[in-house]
Amino acid sequence: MSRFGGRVREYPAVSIDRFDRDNLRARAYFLSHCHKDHMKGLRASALRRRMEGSLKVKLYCSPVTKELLLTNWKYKFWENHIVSLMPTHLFQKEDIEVTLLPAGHCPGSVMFLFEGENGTVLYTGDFRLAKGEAARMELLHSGTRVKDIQSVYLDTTFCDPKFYHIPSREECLKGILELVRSWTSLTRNHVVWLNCKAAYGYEYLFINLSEELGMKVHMNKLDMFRNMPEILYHVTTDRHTQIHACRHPRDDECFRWNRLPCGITCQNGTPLHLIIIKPSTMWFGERIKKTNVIVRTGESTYRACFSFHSSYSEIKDFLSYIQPVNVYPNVLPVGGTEEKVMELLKPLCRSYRRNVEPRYKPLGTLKRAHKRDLSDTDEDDLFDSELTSPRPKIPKQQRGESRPPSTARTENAEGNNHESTESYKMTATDTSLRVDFMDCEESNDDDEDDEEESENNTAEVLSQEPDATSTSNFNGVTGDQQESNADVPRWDTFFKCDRPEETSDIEDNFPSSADAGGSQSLFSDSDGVSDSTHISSQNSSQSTHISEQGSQGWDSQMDTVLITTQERNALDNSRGGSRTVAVSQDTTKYSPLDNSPCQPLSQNRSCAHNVACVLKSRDTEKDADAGTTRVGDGVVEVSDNSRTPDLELRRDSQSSSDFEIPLTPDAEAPQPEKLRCLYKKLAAGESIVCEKRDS
DNA sequence: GCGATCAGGT
DNA sequence: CACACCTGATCGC
Repeated sequence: MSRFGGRVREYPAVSIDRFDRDNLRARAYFLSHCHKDHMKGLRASALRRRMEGSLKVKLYCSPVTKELLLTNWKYKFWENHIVSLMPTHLFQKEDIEVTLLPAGHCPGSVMFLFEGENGTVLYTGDFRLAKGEAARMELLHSGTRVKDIQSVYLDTTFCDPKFYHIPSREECLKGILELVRSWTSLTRNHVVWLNCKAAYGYEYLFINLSEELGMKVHMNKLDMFRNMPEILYHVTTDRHTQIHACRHPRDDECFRWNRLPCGITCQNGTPLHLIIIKPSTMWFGERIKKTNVIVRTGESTYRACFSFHSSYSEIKDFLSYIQPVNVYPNVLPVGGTEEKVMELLKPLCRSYRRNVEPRYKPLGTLKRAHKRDLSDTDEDDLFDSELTSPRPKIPKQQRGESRPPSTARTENAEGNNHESTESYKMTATDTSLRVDFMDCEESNDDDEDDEEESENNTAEVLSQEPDATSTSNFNGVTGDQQESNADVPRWDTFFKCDRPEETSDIEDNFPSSADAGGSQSLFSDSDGVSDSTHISSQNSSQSTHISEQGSQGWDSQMDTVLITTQERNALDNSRGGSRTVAVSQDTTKYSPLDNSPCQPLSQNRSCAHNVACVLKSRDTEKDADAGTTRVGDGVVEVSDNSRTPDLELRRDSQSSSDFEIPLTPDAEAPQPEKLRCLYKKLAAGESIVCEKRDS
């Protein structure tokens, strides 16, 4: 839960995700997403009075967040004070430009990037981004480089090594899908209840199940989705469906005698056969033994892996790509302390990594303005010593060197996926759903249990060599990988500081962990793809059998993932879409999933083709600002998240990798020889042509 | 009566 | 384990 106080040190005149106390005096408000713990004070009468007496003070959020917020009558009074597009020139004196970035947490969730005279500040809100996704966000980049970010206010919910790995969305979806499929295909009276916490964030799961299984998901209310067709299409208030996500104040009691929260117990006179699936976070320590995403917890109850927040390794990947000067945790992880979190995060920040003496001085005025009761972080330390004047730019060559493109393997080992799909078996003739789920309670434990764990582990797991896993996980990210990769060619041995700009950019922007060799990133079909709108939750199930494919290369996914000609056409069409809309259009239909897990890709659909995308944007320049909104001259450029949706386009133009963009190059670790060859080519300025793999 | 806060539950 | 959220008790205005 967020304990962010509402204000960032650099721009104390704006309040984000907190609306009480000192925040009542803010000159602008920002809401990252529509979860209650980020809305504290948002309906308080004090703030309401202030808003009603002011024409200037506004609340800025994504269009989807606005829609969800205003669905609740308690927040209706905000209606005329919400700007669902991002303004620049917020204030006359302080010139702050704000950019929305997809956060992948729930529909409408965004991160806010503030750029102004006190430096660039990224507030992540809550987020879940897979490895490498930051590298694919065009809006985090300036030209071809990641922006020079002073401070990151970070979602540290799972910032603890014990949450090292959380199965990807795709894996989780797949597991849930297969379980639901197996059960609901028995008879029409076999129904599933998804025991979801009352919160936005499961929509892409519903959509996926509905699409794959051809049955809509029952919910209590749909009005919040009334302008979100791609969700609305897959949910229903008709109780006669086999998938339920409805709720009841005491829904746990409903399950005696197969009663659903919505009240039904039978269909056509036949009693229902009910299973309960409870989405909940499962995590695995660094030395992964198994990644079952489904655990049977009782006769007819299951727990399914599901996380709205990035795992520790995902946080590390994100932060080490951003490399801010400062980082401030928004959340205290379970059982963790501020100091502990900072110990983990600081090594990922720039000053630490570069051994640069922090020669910056606090800004006295800000210091005075900063109230002590904003108890979000250890201000004594951070604020005084680290609030810095704009630091000198670091040459990109330096920054890039810690990220050699292809040395990494991710920990998302093929064995895990394989195991997760194999770990349960069902026999359609057996209505008790004989499932051979493996209990994975202990796999959530820390590393110290590993030995014991592996003894108890009877399932077949393609476990990795622990050492290899642990040392290779952050290769290419931390810059500390020399030992473990001594035999892998390093980019900088081929290319020195005087290398041409273009090639250096390639390195700089390589996804830090998705750098699966040249082929996927250099996939030649990426031209213009980054312009298109779309999302992708829908296809995740068609996706990538990470373990079954020989490679995680994008190209090979394109071959195996179900993208039909029709879909390709749709994809092509979608490229032509305009980026610019008028302010007044924000009332119609939204693309909630643009902000949902998949959205990162919609902003950079070519994320998977990162390099090509980067080069392209470099050529055109226009892409650099694409998601930034400017208000004041009547025309507003909007980020992708407010585009008018096109259901079919969206669905079709997605590839499965949108959930978890190719973050498992480990399926086929880059061969040193191949790398060497690639580097040589790049260094020589030769173009790299992507070859399709025949897997 | 309302809202904030906390404890306790799912 | 966790999250996000609800309910109910208590307190202050």
